[in-house]
Amino acid sequence: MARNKYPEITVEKILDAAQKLFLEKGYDSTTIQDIVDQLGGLSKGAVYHHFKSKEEIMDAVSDRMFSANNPFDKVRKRADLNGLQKLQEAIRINQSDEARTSMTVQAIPLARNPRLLVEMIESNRRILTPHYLELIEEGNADGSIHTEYAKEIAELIPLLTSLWLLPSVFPADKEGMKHKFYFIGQMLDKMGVPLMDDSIYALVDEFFEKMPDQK
Amino acid sequence: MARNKYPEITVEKILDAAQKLFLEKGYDSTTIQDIVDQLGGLSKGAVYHHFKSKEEIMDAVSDRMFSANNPFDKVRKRADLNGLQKLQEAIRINQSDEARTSMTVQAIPLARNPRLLVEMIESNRRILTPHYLELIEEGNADGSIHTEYAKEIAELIPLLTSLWLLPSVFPADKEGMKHKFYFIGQMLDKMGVPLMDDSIYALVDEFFEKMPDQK
DNA sequence: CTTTAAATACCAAACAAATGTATGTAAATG
DNA sequence: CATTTACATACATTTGTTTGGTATTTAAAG
Repeated sequence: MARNKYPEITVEKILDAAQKLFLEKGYDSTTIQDIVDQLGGLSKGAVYHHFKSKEEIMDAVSDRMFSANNPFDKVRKRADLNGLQKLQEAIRINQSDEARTSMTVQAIPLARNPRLLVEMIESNRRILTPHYLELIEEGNADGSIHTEYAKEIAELIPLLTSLWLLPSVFPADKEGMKHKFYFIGQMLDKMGVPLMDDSIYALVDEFFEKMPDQK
Repeated sequence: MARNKYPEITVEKILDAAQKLFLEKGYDSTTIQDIVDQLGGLSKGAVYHHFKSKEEIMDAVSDRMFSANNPFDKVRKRADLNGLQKLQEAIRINQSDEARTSMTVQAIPLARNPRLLVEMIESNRRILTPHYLELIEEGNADGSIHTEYAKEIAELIPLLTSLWLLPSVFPADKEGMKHKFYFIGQMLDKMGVPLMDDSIYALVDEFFEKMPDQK
């Protein structure tokens, strides 16, 4: 078998194996050979045919992890909602999405992989922050939000909800996580962005309740 | 010269060189040989005599960077101050300290070195957060602070002031940095911890004012 | 529809560079 | 004076990357 008809499948297999290993052992201590060994018969040449360096594999892995379909596209054209309501809807969609994909990021030991952690912070800032900013400014314009810190809040929401709420970086049990989330809600409220309403708290509670206890 | 009388000096030289290179080029692309080349005559054997791996050099470097003398020891026994005042004094000391050491962390391209960035987050959480927590709880007890989110705030202050205020991770010019800092102050205020007073704002303003413009 | 040329998916092995080790030696220590 | 220590030098090993080759698919031409 010298040539496969469906190379995309091979690429996926490589990324799956790499992601698993990077998360388990970290980028540095994962060797190309480790990846090859998980591929079932494929060779190192195959890997280097699809990716030109280990670095590039890492980039592809983090792209795939953090460029999940973002909920902002779905709410943007909802003319029936004001800025604040769009924000809330986006949060809701995102939350049920994460619940469905069985808490992708939450359970992951990102602390083991500094590169991935920083990539996550970076991609949040690049991709999510502008969307938050747009909606906050829309809310400021239509009167549903009142803040002079639109930019700051747009940067903080993704930072807090995805880094600060990562139990592998900031250890916390269920109750601790809930308390943190209430803090964020109350804080945003007092800063003029009453983002979290009961339906969101309910979703999040349910989400944390299903979270497995980890040491 | 086969044996040196003062090996500590050699160790320091190694750490200096390693730190410089790690920050310039990142951990991965810094080779042991690169470090050796900056050592003026010393050999690879010397490095491996003092550190048993490149990894261990990295650990030593980050230890040295982030275990700076913390200001909490100095304020703990000040019986004349209540919890809030101790917090404020600690912030003040820390701020003038950073100004004196010519903005160590602020100017550093930590984004280039994910390992160091994560080490920083980690060490902040391990070392600074407990100190903040202690003083916040003291303030809660003596009535100078009123919050049910002591733990959360103790975790957030170092996260925000050292990660979110890092321009190499969250790009911002002078005005942007000031605005962020005002946000933090106001936020803490509304959450029951009126930490930032005029004297602190003045210090911080001055600090940012001296900051070099970096695109 | 068949033939043929080109591109591609992959393998096996060699390469190069970087990390790490073993051994030796002279100065310091006690 | 014996031992430990701070290095140097040469060597071994690991690991990322490159190269050359082969079979299969795809595309073009007949």
